[in-house]
Amino acid sequence: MENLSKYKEKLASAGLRATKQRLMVCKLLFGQKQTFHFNIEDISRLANKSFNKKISLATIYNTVNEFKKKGYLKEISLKGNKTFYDTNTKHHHHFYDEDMSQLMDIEDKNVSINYLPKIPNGKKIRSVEVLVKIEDIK
Amino acid sequence: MENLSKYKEKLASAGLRATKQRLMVCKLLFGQKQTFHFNIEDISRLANKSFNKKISLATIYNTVNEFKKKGYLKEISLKGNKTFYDTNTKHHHHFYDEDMSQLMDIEDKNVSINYLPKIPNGKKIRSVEVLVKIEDIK
DNA sequence: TAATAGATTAGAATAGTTCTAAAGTATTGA
DNA sequence: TCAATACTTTAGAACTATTCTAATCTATTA
Ligand SMILES: [Mn+2]
Ligand SMILES: [Mn+2]
Ligand SMILES: [Zn+2]
Ligand SMILES: [Zn+2]
Repeated sequence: MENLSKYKEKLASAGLRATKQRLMVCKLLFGQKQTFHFNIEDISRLANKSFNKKISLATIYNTVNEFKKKGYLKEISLKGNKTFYDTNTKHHHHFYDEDMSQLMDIEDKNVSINYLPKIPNGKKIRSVEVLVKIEDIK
Repeated sequence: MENLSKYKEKLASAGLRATKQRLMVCKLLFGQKQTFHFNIEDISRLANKSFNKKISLATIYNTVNEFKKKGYLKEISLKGNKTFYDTNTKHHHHFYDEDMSQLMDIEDKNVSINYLPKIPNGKKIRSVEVLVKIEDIK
């Protein structure tokens, strides 16, 4: 696993020691070819499946939260009571198929907004997120 | 309270009997001059404050969920673990001040989207929601 | 190796939501 | 009218997601 040093760097920069469990979490989060959307339970299940190893939920929550603070992960604005995360940290948008509970990325460059209302006084825009809800045709 | 019959109709159309508690919830939700954003706890607190009456959380959850199904309320796609609702059921968008945890409506007509990517096969758009995150200047 | 610092983890605590069964209300039919 | 019965509502219990805590485990240092 030649990405190990990458992960160690990432952990160090988030102020976290590179422990076995955290390196596993890193591999699951950042070792995939594609970015993806997940919740905490997904990572727990993936750890069991991929490494035959149970990582305590506390460790997953802690690690994910620290990575979120650092900007290595983003939380997704979504309905429902479970928190969803995104390993795609580039600014982008989403298709959301509510029936399938399925999220798909839309690249920022594939959306263009003509105009927005004036921003409240003393405030400026941090980001503009578009959520396109889709459903089966008829 | 001359809106009582309005509320009774609303409840009936959602398949709910008009009980004291539900009429209170209706008054809190639909008896305001302006639409607003809320969570379940807000309604519970408002009931205490406005009517000096405790309404069981179950009743509030049930009523709100039925109204949501009926389209009399909308759930808001937002980060965080509390569910937020909107009494504004017209299609619209939001400013969100993350620091203040403050939502503000943007009328649909004040947003214009130039283009979107092609929709996945067999799907069509149900809605397009824009969330503009704002922050203090500087 | 012993002392210390730091990390992990299980389980407790908390918070949000859903479920359930006792209590309440409506309907039926004598 | 008024039991008997069926259906509905509600309070609180149960459950689930998340965070907190403190005991245990591991790594580092000297
Ligand atoms: Mn949410
Ligand atoms: Mn629009
Ligand atoms: Zn995404
Ligand atoms: Zn709104």
